[in-house]
Amino acid sequence: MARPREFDPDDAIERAMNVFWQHGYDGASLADLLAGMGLTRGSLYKAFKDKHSLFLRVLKRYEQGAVAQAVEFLSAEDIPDGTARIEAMFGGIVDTVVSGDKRGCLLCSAAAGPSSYDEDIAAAVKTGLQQMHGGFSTALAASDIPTSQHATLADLLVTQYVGLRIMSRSVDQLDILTRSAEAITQLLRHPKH
Amino acid sequence: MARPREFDPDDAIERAMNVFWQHGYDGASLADLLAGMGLTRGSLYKAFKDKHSLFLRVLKRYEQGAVAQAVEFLSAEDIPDGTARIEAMFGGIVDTVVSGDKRGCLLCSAAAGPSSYDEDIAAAVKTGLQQMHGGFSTALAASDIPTSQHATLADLLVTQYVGLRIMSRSVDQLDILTRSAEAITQLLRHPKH
DNA sequence: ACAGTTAGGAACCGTTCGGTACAAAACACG
DNA sequence: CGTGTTTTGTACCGAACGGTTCCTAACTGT
Repeated sequence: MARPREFDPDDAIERAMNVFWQHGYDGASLADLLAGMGLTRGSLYKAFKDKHSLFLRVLKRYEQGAVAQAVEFLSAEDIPDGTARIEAMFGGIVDTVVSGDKRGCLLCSAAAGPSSYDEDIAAAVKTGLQQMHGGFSTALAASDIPTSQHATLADLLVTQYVGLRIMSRSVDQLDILTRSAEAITQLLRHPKH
Repeated sequence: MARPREFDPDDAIERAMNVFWQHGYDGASLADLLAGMGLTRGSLYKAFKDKHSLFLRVLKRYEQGAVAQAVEFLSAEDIPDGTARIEAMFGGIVDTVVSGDKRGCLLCSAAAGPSSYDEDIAAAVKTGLQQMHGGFSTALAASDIPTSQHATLADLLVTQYVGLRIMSRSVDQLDILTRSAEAITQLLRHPKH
């Protein structure tokens, strides 16, 4: 009943995600969002309540999209060796940066900025990183690395992921990124006894 | 000649550093800075030009303080084994968080936020992380780890440092932090061949 | 004592922030 | 063909932002 909205809410959230991804929560202004989403103030506030609520929905979308995709990749058995999956993933992150995408990771940026003081956002970040942790764990389970080391190794990989993603946003650290990914490879390829 | 200022510029920068450390560059408002530094607008702008310049001086101070201290610790030979120094350092970071200090690292936060788009700030962040890199390298030089692995390992440690510091700002990740530090210990203690 | 110089303080600047109010426009349904 | 309902667009809001101006107070050198 009544007038239908002229935009697809899913598309709008997708566009909003890109804006937040580039500028972070605090860095993205209403004007940035409106321009990026292609709609006006009235429509945004009617459909998404406010900036904070919109960001939470964007975070959820990010989890269901980028994060879930990463977890799926880490769990996919078309690469039988779990360590190879992890290596490929970190390599892919570096490639992303090399090809010019310096947005990093939406969750990691949210964890670093002032927005991390918001408990809703902090909770979303936490669950997102836990999903990543789960992905690394399943990948490690498909490796020849002793099970006793999986727990600590998974945490190291999460931390490494966050560090890599954060540094992706700063310029001219390409050498560090590539060698960090190499180090992960060496680390996983030569398991300790 | 003329009226002397009533505050010590060094102390003021020190206080400003604490404000930026808690809130980040963009998150710290003029009101925050003035309150934290204990002076008024006129004095601040007369002595430090503007917020941006003040932050650059704060970053320099941070390098000469916290960063240099970390590098010194990694280079100090009162702990003969380099790996032990690195382990102690990461352990210290975790302890800092446990004791309630969730400020993380000023450089890392600057690298993550919108301020990273500023080239002056980005440059300062880069040199700071390079200093950390140097610290890790000298520590590795004082270890029994094969020299061929030092380069990549140092980069991994920098990335790990950044990740750890970023996650320090988010709540309730204590388990990940502690186990990440443990993982570093295991990694360094059981060198590969 | 006085002139010169600088710090301190507060009022104020325009801009931008996130958010709201409301009228006009566009549709569904009877 | 209205009538009711919802979206859309715009004008507007108060608050906070970083920054400037300018007057007064406080000191130095002569």
